[in-house]
Amino acid sequence: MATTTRTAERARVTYFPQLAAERLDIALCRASAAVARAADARATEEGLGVGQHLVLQMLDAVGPCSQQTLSEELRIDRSVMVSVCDDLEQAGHVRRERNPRDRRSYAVTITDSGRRRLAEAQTSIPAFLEDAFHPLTPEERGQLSALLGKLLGIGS
Amino acid sequence: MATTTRTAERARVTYFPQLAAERLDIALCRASAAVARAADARATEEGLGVGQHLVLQMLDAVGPCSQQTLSEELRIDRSVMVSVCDDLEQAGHVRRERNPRDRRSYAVTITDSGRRRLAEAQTSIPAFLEDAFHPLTPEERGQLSALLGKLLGIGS
DNA sequence: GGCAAATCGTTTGACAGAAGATGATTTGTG
DNA sequence: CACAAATCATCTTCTGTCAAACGATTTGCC
Repeated sequence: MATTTRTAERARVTYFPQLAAERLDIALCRASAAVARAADARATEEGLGVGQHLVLQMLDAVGPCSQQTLSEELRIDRSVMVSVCDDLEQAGHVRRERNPRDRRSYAVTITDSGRRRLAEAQTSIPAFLEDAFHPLTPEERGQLSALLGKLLGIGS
Repeated sequence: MATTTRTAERARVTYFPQLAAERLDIALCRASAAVARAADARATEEGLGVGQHLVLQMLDAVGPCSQQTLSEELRIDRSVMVSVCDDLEQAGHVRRERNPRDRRSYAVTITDSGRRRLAEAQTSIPAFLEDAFHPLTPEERGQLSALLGKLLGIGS
């Protein structure tokens, strides 16, 4: 059985380079979603999904925001942001108050509980990040971040 | 309205670097899925989805394969491969014959029609690939492919 | 002030992809 | 040969994402 797997593995390495580079970019981008998905699943298991983590980070860094701003900055759909904030609010990590200057929007604010949870996450996260990205050296991870960021129009 | 969008755009560029790099990798991987999704949507509009294109490319390059092999190589789930092959078969681009040596599996074979379609795609595709990846130089695209490939354990 | 258009948060529905179960067939072992 | 385990394609179910529509509110324009 191990041999079977290894055969498939070898074939995989053999075939791929033969595919024209034309579509390889897209196939890889698509496949990289699997990395994000796996990491997200594991993070959710540990009680703080990637989306929630990003929201807490941003609130901690820049102060109260509307859900609109959060979803634009973090590239999370508005309708998804609703449940992300629902969960965070239910866990007591954020408060939702109507913005008095524009009562259409909320002012989402991180709580002390949220800050503590964020601090916890900062210690527990690196381990499985290391796991998810272990094929790459730290330098390569930086390059990857930079390239994807540029592709998405983020940062200078 | 244009100004609003531009403001949001500026904010986006402003906020992101403030987020710790911790989770940025994952956020970017997740976001890159959107690039793949958009490209796939557009390719599907033109009548040949990315999955279908990859299958035709691989069949053309390495000859008849089982769906199992195709899905392993191309990182497309088996259950998804079913409908990809269904569509290609219905369009007459591939044939499915039972493999006489192992009648559990199909021998999926590209047809002349499939080869013609593939040739067409090779000319119509580059335009919107260019569009999807235009923020990157050709060299950077190569780096991105290489990094994602390494992350996913493909090649070398 | 008053009306049209835009915005924010939310809900709903459509749809793709992933996981798990199933049936047919093959392989391995006694 | 017979039976257990593995494999291939398929089907069903579940989850996550996106688009469109809605009520509440604000903004722009007269």
